Formats: sequence, structure tokens, C-alpha cells
Amino acid sequence: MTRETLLPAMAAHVLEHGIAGVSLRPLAKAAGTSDRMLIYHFGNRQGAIDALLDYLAKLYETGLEAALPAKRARNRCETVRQILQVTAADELKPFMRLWWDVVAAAASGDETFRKSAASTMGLLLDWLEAHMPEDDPDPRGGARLLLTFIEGSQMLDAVGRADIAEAGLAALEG
Amino acid sequence: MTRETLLPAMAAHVLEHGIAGVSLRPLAKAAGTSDRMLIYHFGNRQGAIDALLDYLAKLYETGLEAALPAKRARNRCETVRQILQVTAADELKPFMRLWWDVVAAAASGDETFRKSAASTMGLLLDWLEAHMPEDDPDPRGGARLLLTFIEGSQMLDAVGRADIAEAGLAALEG
DNA sequence: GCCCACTTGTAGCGAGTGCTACAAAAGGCT
DNA sequence: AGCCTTTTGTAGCACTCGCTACAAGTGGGC
Repeated sequence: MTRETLLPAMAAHVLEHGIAGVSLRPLAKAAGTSDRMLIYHFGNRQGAIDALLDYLAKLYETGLEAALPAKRARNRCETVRQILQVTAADELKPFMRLWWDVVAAAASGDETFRKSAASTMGLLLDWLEAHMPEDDPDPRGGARLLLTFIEGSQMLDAVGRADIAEAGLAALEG
Repeated sequence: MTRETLLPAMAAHVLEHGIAGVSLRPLAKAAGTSDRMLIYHFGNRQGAIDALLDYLAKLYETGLEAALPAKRARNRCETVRQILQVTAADELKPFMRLWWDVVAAAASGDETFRKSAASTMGLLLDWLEAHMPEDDPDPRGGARLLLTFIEGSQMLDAVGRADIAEAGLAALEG
């Protein structure tokens, strides 16, 4: 049992139950070990969370890369729809639940979570900028515009008001 | 000491320390009473949280109405900037910290928080729709578009990437 | 065999959690 | 004054929390 063999099960646990308030004993149980061993491997709770955030970021990145379409969209709205569709898939949905946990911790001043969230946004921004429509007049600014809109959509979806974002996108298209 | 006299101090406490994971004893201490009395007045912890969410929603609404400019903007971008500026003010900033706490709880399935968040979004949407530029061709759809973008901006700001949203808005204007 | 470093289990500490039983105070009503 | 309802304090229960002391196992190198 190394930390590398433990992390997948631990990640599955926090994807289901949240990471900001996770406690050692349930986390250890999910990984088939004891709180004692988590402390042994990761030093303390914060060490486990740090390792988890790293692991989950990589997990999210590979999952995203596998799911995102390779070919570019024809226009900005289609790009938005591509991402919204991909992140709504079952395999990435748990990451969205976790995401707001990370954002909340970041907003309340936790630097570890803030950095993790910021780098995730950087990741998405890079992909977006590289996959803007070919004829886009301003891929750099457009990618930032779309990312902001996309994240607003995700939040509204999280609180059950996906209808607002959908109507907003429709207004953009129409 | 009625619940009405307790709520302001309790609200101040959760605005600073978050509401989703608040515990009775610190909350009671902040309100100058005991956990015993919170249970007496609100039945249980959930009752206190419910009352707090209600109270905070009203507090936010009045604070917002007082701060939002009365006159309409000339274009959509200016409307966005109006709201972003207002919600970034010191008096409303604590609400933003609390907001992501509520969103995270909503995203992880708590129906109380979900309803509270959804109704807050409804509130903002109503104001936006009523204050769209006069010559806007589609105030209804436009308001939804702007709200989605605005909320994306707020999130990016919460994780320290306000630069992305700012550049996105600039791209929209330029 | 023998030693030694690595890994794991057991038990527990001090603190905090929501909540309750019980009783004392307090204040209005007759 | 006497009563009775509302409000409050004290003490505690059963539980979880992160973490640690201590010791037992485990396996490789000599």
C-alpha cells in the first residue's frame, strides 16, 4: 500500500462526498486502510488533501482530453455547446460537484484550493484558446469570453437554473 | 432575546465564517447566547440555518437594491460593469464569500441551499431584465445572457482569475 | 540466525459536535 | 401571594475529529 495505490480509491470517495470537509476515518475506510495509515503516508490531513487535489487535477485533465472533441467548432456558440455537453457527461459530472467544493474553499481564503482552482481554469482556458473556430477574429479574447460564460452556465446548472444559461446561449445564437 | 434579535449577529457570523458547516456553539457565542438557546428558538441546527438563509436573502436583497444604480446603462457591457462594480463593494463582498458556500452545498444535493440559491438567481435575473438598456433588442434573452456571464465573472474572481473575465468583457466591447 | 528499517494495528487523548434532561429563574395573571 | 407559562443555565451523553504513543509484525540484507 503506497500512496499511489491509495489515491484512486480516495479520489473516488471525495468525488462522491466532497473534499473540503473530508475527514480521515471515512476517507481511509473508502481506501481500505485506516486513518493511522493516511497520516503515515501523507503526514497529516492537509498532506492528503494536497495529494488528492494534485491527483484529481490530473484525473480531470485526462478525462477531459479524452472527452473533448478533436475538431474545431464552426462558431463560438458551438464551442460553448461542445464543452457544456462534455462536462455534463456522467463520467465528468462528479468533478463538477467537487468543483464547487473547491471554489467555495478558495473563496473563503484557502490558498491550496485557490491555486488548484486557478490552475484548472488555466487548463480549460488553454484548451479553449487552442480550439476556437478557425475564422475567429479574436481567439484570445474570445476564449476568455467563452470561458466566463461557460463557468456561469456551470454554476447556474449546479443550483438548478440551467434554464437561464440555456436561454442566454439561445439569445446569443438567435 | 427572540430569534429576530439574534439573527443579525448570527448572520454576521456566517457571513464571515461560512454557513454550510457552521456549528452551534460558535454561532451562539457570536450572538451572545448559548447553543442551548439556539436549539430552543430554532428547534435544531437545520432550523437555524433555514432562518439564516431567509434572513440573509432579505439582507442581500436590500443591500443590493440600495447599491444598484437607478438609471439604465447605455449598452449591455455597461450593465455588466454596473453589477460587477456593485457586488465588488466592501459591503457586499462578504455575501460573495457566502454565495459559493451556498452553491457548493446546493451542488452536493442539499435542497435547502439549492432553493435559496435558485431564488437568489431569480432575484438578480428580475433586476437585470428590468434594467436592460432601453434600446436592447431582446431584454429577456439578453438578461439571461448577461447573468450567465456575470456569474462566471464572479466565480473567476473567487478563484483569483478575475483577469480572465475582465479580458472576456473587454473582448466583448472591443 | 540476526538485525534493522519499513509498515501496520491498538488504544487513547483532548477537543468539538448536535442535542437533551432537569431544574432554576423570571415575569405576567388572577 | 400563588400559579403557570416562557425563557435560560448546567451538566452531560454519545459521537466524531485530527493526531500520537507504543508496540507488534514484516521482510530484506548480512
